[in-house]
Amino acid sequence: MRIGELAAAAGTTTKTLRFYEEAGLLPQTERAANGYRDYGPEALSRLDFIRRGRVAGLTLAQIREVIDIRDAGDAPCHHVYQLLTARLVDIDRQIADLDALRAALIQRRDQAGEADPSSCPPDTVCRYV
Amino acid sequence: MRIGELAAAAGTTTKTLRFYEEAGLLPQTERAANGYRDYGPEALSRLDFIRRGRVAGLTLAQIREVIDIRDAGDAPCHHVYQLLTARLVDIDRQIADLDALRAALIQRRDQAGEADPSSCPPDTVCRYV
DNA sequence: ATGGACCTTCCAGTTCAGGGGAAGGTCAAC
DNA sequence: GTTGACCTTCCCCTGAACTGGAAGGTCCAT
Repeated sequence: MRIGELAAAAGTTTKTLRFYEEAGLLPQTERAANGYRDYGPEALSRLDFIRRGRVAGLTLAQIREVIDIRDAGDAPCHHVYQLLTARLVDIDRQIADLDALRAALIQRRDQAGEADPSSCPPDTVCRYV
Repeated sequence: MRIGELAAAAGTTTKTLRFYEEAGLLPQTERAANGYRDYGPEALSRLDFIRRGRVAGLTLAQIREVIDIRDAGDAPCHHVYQLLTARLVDIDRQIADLDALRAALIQRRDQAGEADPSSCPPDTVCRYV
């Protein structure tokens, strides 16, 4: 499979695939006699893994860690568990932050919407933010 | 007030203040005879405004829009209302996305945690991500 | 034999909000 | 008179994950 076919099959671009190879997420593949990269079908499942990891909010560096463990011959289950746990802690914090921000913004927005612009004190930019 | 004093009072750095000036968020201030910037106390309230806007999740570009309206002599209430409304729409989407992601991650994580590593199929990197 | 669709490498740029550090001017204290 | 803490401009760097484009090689059909 050439790089363009693989990119199309994975729903990405050739640029991204070369970037992933450079970043160590895709192995350096065989080259055909003309120098073209030649991928086997396992490249597609690896790209699917990368995509799922990205959807889960993992960074490419984290995804690479998992891949490296796998490539070293070990099962990455435990590492994945820890990674996902850390990600969940982070998500919970993000959600709490956004909830608080949302409440604050609603209050400020509604004040700004009801305000008489002529009552706006000129010594500040906007008292509602 | 010199730039270092202002930075300390605002809880930021001189680098940031020069960057804000460059970005049009702080006006080009008076200079003392020696070329040093000389700020009045209104600079501090403007910096507070910028900080509050940042906390509200506005970009520097959006904060600058509000400042420009104010500097043009208009009350920015209406613009602020729209900005905050758009930001709220965005926050609601972010929260919904994170909630969905959280549920999915919990499921995957718990599967990965219970998995027997030896049952890990070697043809994929990790079936739990 | 030539056009277009591929592929290769390499270099540079994008966004966002600053940070690092050089080279030099200024000021107050000791 | 010299240290040390300020200040100035200038240019490049960061991180994340790509994206754009140039210059050139290859393959297939017409």
